[in-house]
Amino acid sequence: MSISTKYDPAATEDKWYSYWMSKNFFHSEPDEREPYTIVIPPPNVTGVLHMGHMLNNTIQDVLIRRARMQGKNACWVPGTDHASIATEAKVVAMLAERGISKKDLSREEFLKYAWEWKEKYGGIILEQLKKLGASCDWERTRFTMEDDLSDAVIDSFIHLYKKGRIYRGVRMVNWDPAGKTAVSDEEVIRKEVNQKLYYIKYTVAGSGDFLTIATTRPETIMADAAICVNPNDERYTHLKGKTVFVPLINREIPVIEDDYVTMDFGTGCLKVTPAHDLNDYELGQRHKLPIIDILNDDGTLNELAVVLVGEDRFVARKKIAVLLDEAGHLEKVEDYKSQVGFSERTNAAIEPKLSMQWFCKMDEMAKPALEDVLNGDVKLIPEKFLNTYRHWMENVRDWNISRQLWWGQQIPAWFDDKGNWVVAKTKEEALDEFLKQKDIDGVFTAEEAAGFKHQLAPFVNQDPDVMDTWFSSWLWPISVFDGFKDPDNKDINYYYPTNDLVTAPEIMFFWVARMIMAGHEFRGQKPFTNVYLTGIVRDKMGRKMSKSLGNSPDPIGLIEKYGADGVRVGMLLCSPAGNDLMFDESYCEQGRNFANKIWNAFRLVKGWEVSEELENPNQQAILWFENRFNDALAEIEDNFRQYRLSEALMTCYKLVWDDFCAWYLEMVKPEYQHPVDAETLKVTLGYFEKILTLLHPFMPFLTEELWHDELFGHTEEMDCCIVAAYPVVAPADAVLLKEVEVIKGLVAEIRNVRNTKQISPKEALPLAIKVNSGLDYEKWLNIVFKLANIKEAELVNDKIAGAAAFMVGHDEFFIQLNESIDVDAERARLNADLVYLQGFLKSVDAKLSNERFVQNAKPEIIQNERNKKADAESKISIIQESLAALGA
RNA sequence: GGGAAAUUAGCUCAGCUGGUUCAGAGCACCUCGUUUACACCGAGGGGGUCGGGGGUUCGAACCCCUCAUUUCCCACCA
Repeated sequence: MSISTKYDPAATEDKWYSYWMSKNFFHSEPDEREPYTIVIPPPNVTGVLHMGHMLNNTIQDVLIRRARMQGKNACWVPGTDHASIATEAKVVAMLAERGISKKDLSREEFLKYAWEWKEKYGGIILEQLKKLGASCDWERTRFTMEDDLSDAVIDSFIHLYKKGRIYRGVRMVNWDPAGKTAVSDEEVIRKEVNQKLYYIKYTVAGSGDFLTIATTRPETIMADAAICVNPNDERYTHLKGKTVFVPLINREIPVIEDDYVTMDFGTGCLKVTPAHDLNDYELGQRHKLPIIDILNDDGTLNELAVVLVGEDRFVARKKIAVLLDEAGHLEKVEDYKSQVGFSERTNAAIEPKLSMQWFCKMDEMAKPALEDVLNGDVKLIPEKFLNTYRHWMENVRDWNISRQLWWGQQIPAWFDDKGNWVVAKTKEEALDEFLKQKDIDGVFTAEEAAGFKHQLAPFVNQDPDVMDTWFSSWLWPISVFDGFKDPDNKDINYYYPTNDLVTAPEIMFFWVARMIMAGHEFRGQKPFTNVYLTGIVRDKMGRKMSKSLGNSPDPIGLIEKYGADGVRVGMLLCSPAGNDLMFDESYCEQGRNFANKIWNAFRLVKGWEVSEELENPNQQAILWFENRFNDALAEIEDNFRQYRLSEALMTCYKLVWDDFCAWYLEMVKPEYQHPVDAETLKVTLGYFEKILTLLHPFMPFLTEELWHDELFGHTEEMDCCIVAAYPVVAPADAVLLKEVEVIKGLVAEIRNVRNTKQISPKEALPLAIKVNSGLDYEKWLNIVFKLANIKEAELVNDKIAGAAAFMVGHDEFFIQLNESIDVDAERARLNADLVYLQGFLKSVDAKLSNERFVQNAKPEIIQNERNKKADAESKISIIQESLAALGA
């Protein structure tokens, strides 16, 4: 036989992936079959595959492949997200390396670079998904910034604006000084940071007194608009109506009073800096304080700061402490821990900043989205996320959708030179809108109107901001099927709503919730039925995998090392639904070993010689495995129904490794250098085929490779495992299965006798059976002979003295050995069993003699206890007899 | 500060409405085995007071209370 003893993934994976592609197996078109649709969570266009993607896409591929084999019209739509801030940050960094600064470029020039970058790196992650085996319909690949999808974004913006859901306003936003843009609350990650609490003395006007405030941000004192104390704070009543001087710059500011200030924190005096703190802003609004913004967009101090102009805020913080100290205004510095927000994308410390932004009202849209989930129209899996979801949806806040970036869909708002603005898709339409504003009564002649527009045109400019990336991804399930461009096309009517969405819980709010809102808003219908929330991939130590920690293995490296099938199995083995998974390479190793096991099981069958003359001696084994398979399949189906992919895989794993390889194949395989009968070979190949189809969703490459071995006769070019029929559940004979468990127990006991008595497996042993249970051992003896190397068996009515003895169930077995048995050891063993059983019996008896138990428990439970009692009593008497026979 | 979840074998986890001999699986571990598919293997084996304490019940890994630990989410205390 020329097949290698090891399965070689490298030799098969690319071959079959290309084959599948060439036969168009991944492609879907609407037809009369039931659709099964998944839209991929689009990865960042310039991203590279990480372990989270691996898990997420393995799950999607398992689901889609299984549906395909079940005869559904399976459609997995792939694509990428333009990821405005992440991509723009990368492009800026790339340009910086080439000595180009973004501010020296026009918008058009910058976008040209960005598109080039996207063209160059945009395909990488999708190519990586192919290595994993992802069976996406690549003909349907979409990108959130391609023309049609951008149009959808613009149109939906205008739609919402007209509905009054989009407005513009000055708000305190989370400013990312590195990305120089606002980011949403969800993009801010709060971390506890060791800081210093600076106690700073302000001189009170008209006296030599000081008051002391405590702050973590001394560099913002130049933006102070007031000092605030609690009106009930008796320590400070004398300050009422006074003013103080800001140190270093000696600007005079009032002392105000507000309940907001907690008396027991710091000194009870709060510096109020409306431009740089959300609370202070609100405080400032209440007390009509001026807003002094001393920071530039990049986080450096501007002229309004007067001192340290041009310094970065963190440098300024250190320097100002020195200046204050020198000027005698620094009382003390304490260590202090507090929460600081960081940008998810650039990791820069977030700066609260006042700016004009666009917002989308969420409360109305949240209602149907919450309802869908509460009434089960959209199922969250696992359910534990329901609480979090509800809490968020009930407290939803308006969504800041504008970003001060260039890479993205530009906001369709147009300004004239006087600050008037309109919302329109094109400049032409914008001019029409301006005209409407001017000519309210519609009295302009066509000529006047044209003249007006002509005059205004040079002064009208589009809002430079772009929209939040999520403002395009929330449309994804609709826009990938062109549901905006052509709301009644056959694709969207057929595929929408989609079936399953597989994503990380981290983006449940950014994305999942908003897609449900968009589904209702733009199509009056939910976008998907099931949301499978995967865990977060962590390392062995429970840390989240991240670039900075360097604890994330390279997925492609793993695939090269263990094979795509091995990695897929490895990912799923350690990912119970909804729990975070502690990833470790050893799981991939297990996956690889499993692939190899299957490979070698096939090698065994492949090596069989057939003899047409032989009778089939394996009827019982064949009958058993048929039932065992059906039994396991029912369990697998149930696992899938509950989205317990990990358990479904484990059930397959045990079916194949234990039942098929360790038991079935050992039962039916011919003796060394003997041929096999034709029927056994045929049936075994049939089982093998069923196993391949069962495993295909998990291990597509290996199964496809074996499927095409000539032994199976799949010669038609479209006859592939990827489209083979998935097994269908059939009833299993529970009695038969139980009987075989006894036989397996018997075999294990005989092997155990060998093991403990150091008898070689090669030495055939005689077996005597004393049947107490009524089980018909006769029909299973062949199997026992083969698996336990028994040479003869006889049914006896009496115990055989001096033989090695054991029990399986109620039946007794004896093996006569050449050497005499160790009577003491035997007695000890029996005694231990006896003690256990007597204890057990006692507890059962206690239950049965407890009247309240007999009164309260369900009848079947009581009957069960009676059975247990009879069972134990019978076993006890057998053991006692055995002990007597030993001459106790 | 508020809310949610979790805690079962060395590790990762099952254990559905409390009741089958219910304390389980996979991996890891130990012993033996160069047996003619596979050492990426085979045979056999050990291992847990189900986080602590209390309660309800005839009966608790499962229900209730409490404490401890961990994780996550939300929140404007300088």
